[in-house]
Amino acid sequence: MSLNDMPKNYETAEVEKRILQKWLDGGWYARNDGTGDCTVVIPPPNVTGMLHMGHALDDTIQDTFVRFNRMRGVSTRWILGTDHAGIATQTKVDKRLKEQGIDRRAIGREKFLEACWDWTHEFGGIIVEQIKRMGCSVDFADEKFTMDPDYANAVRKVFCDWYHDGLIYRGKRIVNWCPSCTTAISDDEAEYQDEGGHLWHLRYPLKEAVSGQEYITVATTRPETMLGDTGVAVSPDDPEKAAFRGATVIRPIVDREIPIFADWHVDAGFGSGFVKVTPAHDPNDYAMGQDHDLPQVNIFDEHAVVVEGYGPFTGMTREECREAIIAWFEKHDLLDHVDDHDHSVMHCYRCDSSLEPWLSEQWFVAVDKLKGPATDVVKSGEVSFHPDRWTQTYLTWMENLKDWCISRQLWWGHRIPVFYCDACGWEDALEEDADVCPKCGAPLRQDEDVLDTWFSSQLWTFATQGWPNNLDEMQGHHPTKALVTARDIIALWVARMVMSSLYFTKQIPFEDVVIYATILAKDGSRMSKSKGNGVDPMDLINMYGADAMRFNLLTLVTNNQDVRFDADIKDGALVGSPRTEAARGFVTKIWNAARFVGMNMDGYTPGEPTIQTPADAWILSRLAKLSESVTRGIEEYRFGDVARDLHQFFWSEFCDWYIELSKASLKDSDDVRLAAQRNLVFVLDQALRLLHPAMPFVTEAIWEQLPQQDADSLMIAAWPEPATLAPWINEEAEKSIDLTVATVSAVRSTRARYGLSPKLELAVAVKAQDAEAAALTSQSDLVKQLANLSSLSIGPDEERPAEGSVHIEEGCEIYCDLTGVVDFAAERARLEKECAELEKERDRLAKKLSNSGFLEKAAPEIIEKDTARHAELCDQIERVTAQLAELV
RNA sequence: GGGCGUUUGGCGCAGCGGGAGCGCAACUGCCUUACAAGCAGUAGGUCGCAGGUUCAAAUCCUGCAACGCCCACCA
Repeated sequence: MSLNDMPKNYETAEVEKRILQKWLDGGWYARNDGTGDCTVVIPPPNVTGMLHMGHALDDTIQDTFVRFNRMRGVSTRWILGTDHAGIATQTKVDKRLKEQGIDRRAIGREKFLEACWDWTHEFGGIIVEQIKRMGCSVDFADEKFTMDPDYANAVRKVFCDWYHDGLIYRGKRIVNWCPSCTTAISDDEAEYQDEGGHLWHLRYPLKEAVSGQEYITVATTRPETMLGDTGVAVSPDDPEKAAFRGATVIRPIVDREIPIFADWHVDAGFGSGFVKVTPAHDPNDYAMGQDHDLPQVNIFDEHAVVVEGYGPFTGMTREECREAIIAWFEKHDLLDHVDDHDHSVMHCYRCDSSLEPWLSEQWFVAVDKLKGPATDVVKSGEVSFHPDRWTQTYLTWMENLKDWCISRQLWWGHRIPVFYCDACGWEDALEEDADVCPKCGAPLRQDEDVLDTWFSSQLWTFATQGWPNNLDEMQGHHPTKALVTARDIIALWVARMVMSSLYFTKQIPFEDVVIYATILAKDGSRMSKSKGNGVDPMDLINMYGADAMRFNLLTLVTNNQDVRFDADIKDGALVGSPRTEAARGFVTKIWNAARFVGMNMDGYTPGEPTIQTPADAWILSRLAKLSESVTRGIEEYRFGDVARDLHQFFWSEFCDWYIELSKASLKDSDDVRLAAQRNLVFVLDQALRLLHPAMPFVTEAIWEQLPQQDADSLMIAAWPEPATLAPWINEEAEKSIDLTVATVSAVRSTRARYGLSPKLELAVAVKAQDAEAAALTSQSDLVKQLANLSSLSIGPDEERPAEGSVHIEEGCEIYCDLTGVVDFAAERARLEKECAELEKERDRLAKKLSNSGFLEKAAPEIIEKDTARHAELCDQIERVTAQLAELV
């Protein structure tokens, strides 16, 4: 096949499939040797995942960046991998087993892990296949997984090093406990939900009356936790409560004497001013308990069921217990009153259960030594965020960072490599498993918990590149170039990568962090499965093709932090996306432009572009400027600008004007024709290269049909470098074509206004001075062709026909002879309107130019420009007025 | 409570100190031998509101409003 027998329709499904195979077979997705380095790691999607719009945008940005760098001859590799996603996967496997009537506790840890691996192998490949279909040029041959043996070793070394360096410790803490997943959930993973609740006012009897009062009233949203109360607090700034400090109350139900004390946590104005303190079930109460030496009484087990020792309440769930407690207080006339009270409750981001603050043994990373360096590299700009405003998000988070709870009570994940000897109390973190105690020889027991998923993914930039056993592999490829990710994991992931990378590799993990906008549904709400308003990128690809989806996504990359995606969804299925459809129109336009070139290749022989018309000089000049703006735009991650520039050039300049202008040359003598062919092929070729990172499939499909190629694939062909093309820049030529465009547009506008058929030939005269006249005369035949003119005369002495329309442009006046075809009242009205607009602008400028402040303070070039513009306007108004005077 | 973002023609967005733009939709005329998934043309906005800085403000500052996001807290 070649350009001249391209099929009329561009069939995305068929072509994309073929081209994808070509790229995979070609082996060009692997690292290429080059100058400089552009290593990029893909944010590892969950192994259970399906591609969503966030991934589609993320991966499109990365691929555009990576393909651009590869074409420039930069050493490039895009590393692929998936994340084992502890809680997410375990939850899904759990659910699946439950459907089969299997309880994970019944089959035990090993069998359950087998089920997890089965799941991983079954679903892990889906998202990888989807990434392929998007055209992403990742290194599929070397896929990573956060549970690979090598990766697991790296995780284990990190744990052991930090353990031995004193950065990892074990402690009792209040953690957010999910009673359903039976695991701790980090603060960052918990989600607040506002709920309508109540504030119960409970009476606690005083041991001895204070100021004649027999009891105090505490206010609580969680009466069930009163079983674990070990104190009552008042505000230190509350004079009314001062007398109660040091008094003792008898806690009802399980009689127990507990003290009243003052603590700054208490807000005197809220509730009753008395706060019941439950150190084992509330973070603030825990802190108060620490300060006032209160006992920590844990009343719930791991499923949030009341433990032994509480009589009838034992065995109750939180909800049951709450009702029972309230009933008890009511019965004993100790329920003072109940207020409505909205508050937010933490929920598990996986299973949505309400979380229980729970006191337990957990592992922590001490962040004091890590946060300083991680702050410095961002402040200094070594690591920079795009857009810049995310720098502050990162720094603020880093500043407020608390120790990181890394243990999770799950089975699926990296098991904590700490071993205990129950016989002699020996304990250590080991890089290799051990069975017996090195001290006393008794059997060892390994910690049951696994690590937070982010603990392993924080190593992503270097554990995927041979660290720690094969440091040569990283050489020259770490730090990575860019990390493209969503803003909601700046803290969870980006910050932790910086901390761990600095600690273990002494390098930053990446130079640039690119934060893309969150894609919202059409109505501005978040896309979510439960709402059924999510768009599946695969549906978009099936409907419009991968290139169209990619191009549309790139146009959305601006400074914005949210973008609305215009897709219509009906009953969960994609109906259409106007913008993606428009992008497909652009793909088709590119295809058809190539077909046009192909249809005019008779007699073509290869050769360099040559300038034989101002149009040639013009398009080459525009091309040179395009390469400049696209190159700089991609380097600066301004993909929206890049997409707009490409569209503007290809459609409005190359197709609308250059191809049209070239038609005459193609019908000319053999020499002229050949030069035109060579120029068309050259510009098309260069444009395809510039378009390729954004729209890889269609550009490759066309490029491989070009008469000659300098590479086996467009994806490894040379990038049109701005410096190479710069000599083509030609301001004179651009001006000349601007004049041509103005003339043709003037005639078309006249036709449209008076309803004249394009088939009706018109006689046109253009009054222009020497330089302009010469420039336009050289395009005379083309103008006649494009505007369908019977005659075109150009010169300084041309005059408007008695019955003719006038267009006043900078540097020329265009007259169409309309003798006998037009109502001149309309032409007069139009000119009057135009004159009024010109006068308005002239007056505004005149006012500005007579302002002494402006003349004194404005930049000279601005004054010069405005003065010139003013003179031009005066001239135009004079000419329009003169024409009006003659139109009687 | 703290922070961030958005507010520009019917819709989606760009511009972010010196002449209000783009795409889609609308309207008019064209099946002009690459493309009707097309071509040509027309219309439509006092750039959220109120102040301020400046010779000059959609663009910078302050305040306000609406919408959205993040963080913290809520006995």
